[in-house]
Amino acid sequence: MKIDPNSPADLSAQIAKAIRDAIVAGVLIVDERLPSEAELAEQFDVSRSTVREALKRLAAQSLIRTQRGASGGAFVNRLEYKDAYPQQITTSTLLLSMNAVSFETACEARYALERACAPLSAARRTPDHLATMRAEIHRQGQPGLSDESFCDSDVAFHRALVDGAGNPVLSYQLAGAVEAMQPLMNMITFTARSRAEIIRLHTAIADALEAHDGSAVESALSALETYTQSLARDVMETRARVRAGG
Amino acid sequence: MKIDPNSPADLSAQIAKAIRDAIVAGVLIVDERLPSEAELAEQFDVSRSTVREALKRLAAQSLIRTQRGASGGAFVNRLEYKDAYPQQITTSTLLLSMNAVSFETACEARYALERACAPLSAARRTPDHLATMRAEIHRQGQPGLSDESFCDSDVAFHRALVDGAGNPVLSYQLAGAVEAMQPLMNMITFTARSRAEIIRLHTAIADALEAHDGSAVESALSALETYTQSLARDVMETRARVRAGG
DNA sequence: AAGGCTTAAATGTCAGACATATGAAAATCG
DNA sequence: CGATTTTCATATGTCTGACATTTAAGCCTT
Repeated sequence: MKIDPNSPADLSAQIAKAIRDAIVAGVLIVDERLPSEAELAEQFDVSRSTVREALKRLAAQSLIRTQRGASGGAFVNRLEYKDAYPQQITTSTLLLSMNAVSFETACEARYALERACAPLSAARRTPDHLATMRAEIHRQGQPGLSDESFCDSDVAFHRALVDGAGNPVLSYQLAGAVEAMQPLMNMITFTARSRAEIIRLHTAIADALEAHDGSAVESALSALETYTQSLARDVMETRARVRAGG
Repeated sequence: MKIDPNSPADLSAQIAKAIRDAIVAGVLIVDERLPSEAELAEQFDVSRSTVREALKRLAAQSLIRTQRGASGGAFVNRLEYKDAYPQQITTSTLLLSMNAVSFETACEARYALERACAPLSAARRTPDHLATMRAEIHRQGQPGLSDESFCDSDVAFHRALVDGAGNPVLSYQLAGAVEAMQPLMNMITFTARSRAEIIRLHTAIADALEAHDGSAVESALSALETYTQSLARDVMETRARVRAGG
């Protein structure tokens, strides 16, 4: 764990990298305590402030946690899915919004990934997953539901579908793709007719899952993708017409 | 952008969260300059050190960049895929290694996601993608190639497959899944015979892509998954036998 | 007008101090 | 002797002030 003393700037980044590499390489194991800030400062021959900035960088990535008081210090964090989820979603959201990713591209990716889960979910979904999906479908049919709540329910529905595959790695990857889409989905105003169509397709998906029919789930997902894309196209065209006309 | 002055500890985390929220919400736009550290310190009524720790947290997430000198400062970063890739890979790698995700689970997720790209890649792959894949297949057949280099080439091959889909969102999501698998893949010793079989399947994939035959790509990927899983099972069994016998 | 010089503003780093939390050891009391 | 309280050492959290370094803009000279 060494840094280059000749590079004058960005010492805290170098120190963070050194410690991060040690964690990734397994030199520092989970729950192991790092030396105290004062000791690290001495080891790297920098001030305590610089060490602290490095530790904050690592804390921002959930790689370490800190405890105050005697026998406190910085400890290597066991990175769990629940810690990584928010980060993944924030990053995905920003990637979409800052890079002008089209609705079409994001939507295509999302449904392609969901279709990847379909056969697994059809084989393994528990009654619990199915019950969640049925409940969300019911919620989506409630009159007076706001567009935002409708989108929330939509996310919950698809999340249950993905979780049904029983593969945490898939669930993690999909969380980013599905939840990051939400701001884009919120652009769409869901009329009563379009809600009914979406609910019809959701029901088809749930039915197919209940019957353990993976390819039927895939077909329904494809139909849902096509329909969602057409809704988005309508919104865009309407906006373009309003801009041109007014 | 406010913080709770009553919470005594973790001021830097609160400040980081306030700024992060402002960026995600679009209050701070790309390339906009944040106030100087001194000004932020005054606004939040904390010391400059605390502000700096908050900024380092944001820098660790690539949300801001800093420039020194006059007219320098902290600027909202345009989060691009190339910045998000390493983070995604590091996180995925640690999630796998720290949560004892089985080879089976990781492998299943990886190939499920790759199959999701197959139809798109079959439709859109350019001659460039195909050329990259053929080149990697050739490299994989070179005698004297180390296991590590073989794995590297494997990653490059699959990456070309995924990129062929022409969807940056998919490429980003897949990068984590594919590259994070590498440490697990490196456990496997590839014999001459297993390399030949893998090359055979890679060739089948490339041929199917060349013919724009999406379902053939999916089939070949499934066969490759089955074969990889069987190789991993052999390694595990051998190890278990050695442990029991010795 | 072009080029070099000065300067101001900003981040990067350091040193030392105090505040606060916390576990462990020491002291006290029943 | 055992339980409880007090004390204390240690570690992080925060503040202050200082200096180093980088960099762009303005000034000045030629």
